[in-house]
Amino acid sequence: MINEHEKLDIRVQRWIFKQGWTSLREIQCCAIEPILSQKTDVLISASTAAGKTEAFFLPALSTVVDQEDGIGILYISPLKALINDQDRRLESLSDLLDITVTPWHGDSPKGRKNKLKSSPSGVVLITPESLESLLIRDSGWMKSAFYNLKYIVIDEFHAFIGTERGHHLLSLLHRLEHLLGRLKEPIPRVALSATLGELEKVPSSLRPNHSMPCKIIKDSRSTSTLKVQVKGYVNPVKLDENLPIDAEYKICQDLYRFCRGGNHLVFANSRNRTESLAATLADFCEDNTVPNEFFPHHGSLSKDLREGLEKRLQQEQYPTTAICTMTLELGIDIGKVNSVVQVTSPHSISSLRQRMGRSGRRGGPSILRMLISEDELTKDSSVIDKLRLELIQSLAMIRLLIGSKWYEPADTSLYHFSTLLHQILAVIAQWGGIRADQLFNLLCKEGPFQNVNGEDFKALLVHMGRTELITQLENGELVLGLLGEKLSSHYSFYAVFKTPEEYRVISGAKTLGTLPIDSLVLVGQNIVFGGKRWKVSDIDSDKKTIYVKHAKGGKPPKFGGGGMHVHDVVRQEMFKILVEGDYRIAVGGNKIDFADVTANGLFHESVNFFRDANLPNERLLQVGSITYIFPWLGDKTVNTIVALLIREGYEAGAYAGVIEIEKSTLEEVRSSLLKLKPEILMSETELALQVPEKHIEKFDELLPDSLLSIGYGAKAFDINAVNSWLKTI
DNA sequence: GACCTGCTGCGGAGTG
Repeated sequence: MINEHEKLDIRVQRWIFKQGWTSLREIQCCAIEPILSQKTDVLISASTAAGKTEAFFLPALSTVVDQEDGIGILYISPLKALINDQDRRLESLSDLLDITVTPWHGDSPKGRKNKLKSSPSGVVLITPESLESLLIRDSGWMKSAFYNLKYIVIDEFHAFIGTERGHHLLSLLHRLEHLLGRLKEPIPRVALSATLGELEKVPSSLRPNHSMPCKIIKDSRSTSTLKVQVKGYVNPVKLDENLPIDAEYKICQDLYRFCRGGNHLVFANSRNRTESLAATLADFCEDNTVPNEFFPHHGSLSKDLREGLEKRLQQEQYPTTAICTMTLELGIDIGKVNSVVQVTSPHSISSLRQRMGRSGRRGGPSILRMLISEDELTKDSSVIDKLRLELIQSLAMIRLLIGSKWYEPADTSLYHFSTLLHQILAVIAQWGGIRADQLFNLLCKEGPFQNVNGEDFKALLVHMGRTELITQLENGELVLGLLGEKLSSHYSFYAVFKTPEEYRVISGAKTLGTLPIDSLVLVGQNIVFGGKRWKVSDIDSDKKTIYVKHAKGGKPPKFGGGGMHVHDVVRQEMFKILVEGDYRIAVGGNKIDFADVTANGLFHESVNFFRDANLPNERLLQVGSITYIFPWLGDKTVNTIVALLIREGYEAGAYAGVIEIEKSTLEEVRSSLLKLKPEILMSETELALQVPEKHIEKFDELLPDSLLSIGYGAKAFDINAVNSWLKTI
C-alpha cells in the first residue's frame, strides 16, 4: 500500500509532489487500484474534507490523460455551486495534465460549452437536469461525444439515495449506457458520499440491476474525538413585562457567548427561526458596538448574499457565524469551523452526522452543542409537553450517533411513479418513437424502476394515451401526444422535483395562512397551525384550500405536528432511555453525562411523568376525554395507525409520535385496536384511497388514480409494521 | 414545526 501512488501517471505524481503532500490518505491509496482497473463500481464513503474528490480524480485522470478525443470523465453533482467549486479545485491539476474541464449547468459560461460541443474531450461537470436536457435535445452529439467515456462519478451520492431525483439520475445513467451500447460492458460508476450507515445496501442504490460489482472504500480513521453538550432551556409561561426573556432570547445570549470571535455554524431547522436568531444576534453586536459577525443562510436568500457569506467563512479573515438551514449541510467549500450548534432537535441522525462533520479543525475534536427549549409546565400542559419529547429525542439521537454506527437507510419500497411518467416522456422525446415493450425493458426490467410490474406499467401507458400525453401509431410505436409535446418542450420539464404546493388554511371566513402539503392531511384530522389547534373539516383540491375549525382541548403541544419522518430506531431509543431513567453513555466503566443541569432537570421531569403514568408497561393512557397511544415507533407506522383509527370514526392526530384521540375512552380505543385483526387489515393501497389529497410529487396529477394510491400507500403507510405492533398490546 | 435541489432559447439593451 505504501507505494500505491507509483501506479498513478508520472505527471499526476509530480502534481502531488508539488502540493507538498508527503503521502496520500488511506482512502486515496485504497481507491487507486479499483479505479485504475475500470472493472468495478466504487463507493467511497468518508466525511467532509477527507479528500474524496482527489481519491477519485488522481487515478481517473491517470487513465484518461493520454486519451486523444472524446469525453473521458462525467462528473455529476446535485448542486451548481459544487460544480463551480470543483471546476476551481481541478484547475491546477488539469492545467498541468493539459486536460479540458467543462462545467455544464444552466448558469455556466456559454463559451466553454460551445468549445466542448465542437471538440469534446476531458472532464465534464454536470447536473442531472442538464444531462436530461442534453439527452433529449442532442442525443446524436451525446453518442459521439461520450463514445470513449471511462468513468461516471457522482458527488454527494447520499443526497440522491431514495429520492425522486436519485431515481431520475439512475434512469439517466442507464439510458446513457444504453445509448452508448455499453449495457454489456457497463461504464464504471464511482459514488462519493458522506459517512453512510448500512453501507452494504448502497451498491443496489448505485446500480439496481447489479451488472457490475462494487468495491466499498470507507474512511477507517473516522474515530476522531467528538465533544458534545446538550443544554436545556425552560420557556416561561408568563413573561415578566419589564424583562421579556423567553427561551429563544436566552439561547441567543448563549450563542453570542459561544460563537463570537470564531467561525461557527448554527443549524436552526426552519428559515423562520434562522432569520429571527440572526436578527437578535445582530442586535447584540450593535448593542455592544462591535461589527456584526452573525448572518443567515437559507434557500430563500439571494445567491449573492449566500455566496458572500460562504466566501467569508472560507477566508477565515473575520470571525463569522452562519445561522443556517440544510443549505450548509452539503459539501459546499467553506472550510472547517470551530464548532457546530444545533438549535431544536435535528430531523435525522444522518443529517446530524453530516452537520457535525463541518467542525473539527486540523484533526482536532468536532464540537457539537445542542440547545433545546421546553415550555414551563402548567395544569393545561399536554401530555406531550410533560414528556419533554423534543429533549428526549435529542438525547436519543446523540446516543445513536455516538454509540452505534447506524444512520437512517433509504426507503426502497417506493415506486416513484411520478418520475417513471417523466422518464417515459423523456425517452420518447429522445428517440422520437419507441415500442411499449422496449420502453418497459429499458426503464423497469433492466432500468431502475424495478418495483413496477408489467400490469401497472400498462395501466400507466393506457392512461397516458387517454390524456394525450402519448399516442400510439399504427405500427405500434409510441410517440408524444399533444400534451406530452407541450410538457417536454418547455424548459421546466427537466427537473423531476417541484417546490411543494401551498394550500390556504381557512377557518370560517378568515385565512390563517398557507401550509405546504408534503405530508398526510385527512378530513377529521387534528393539526397544529400558527400555534393553535385545529380540526380539518374539509379539503378542496381544486381551490388548494384546507378548511379548519377550532379544536377543543388543552394547549397544543409545542413540539409536534406532521412532516417529519423520525425513524423506528430513534423512537425505540427514546423509549429505552425513559425506561432506564438514564441517558448517559457508557464508556469503559464510566457513564458519560453530556447534558447540563437544566436539561438534566427536564429529563427527570419526563421520567417522573413517564413512571407515574405507568408508561413503561402501558401503551394507552386516558386524560379527561382524550386517549393517548404511545407506540414508540417511527412516523410511517404512527401515521398508519392514525389513518386506521380515522377510518373507524375516531378524531385522531399524531404529535411527536404520540397519537391523540379526542372524545374517546381508553376502553373504547383498546377494543377498537383489538378488533383490528391482522387478517382483516386492508392493504396500504386501500388505506390510501381515503386520503383526498395524494398529489405530492411533480407529475402525480398526471397519474391514474389506481397508481396514485399504490404509490402513496407505499410511501405513507406500513401495514406490516402495524400488524407486528398490534401483537404487542 | 420543515428543508433543499434544477431547467432553454431568444431578443434586446448595453459595452468595448
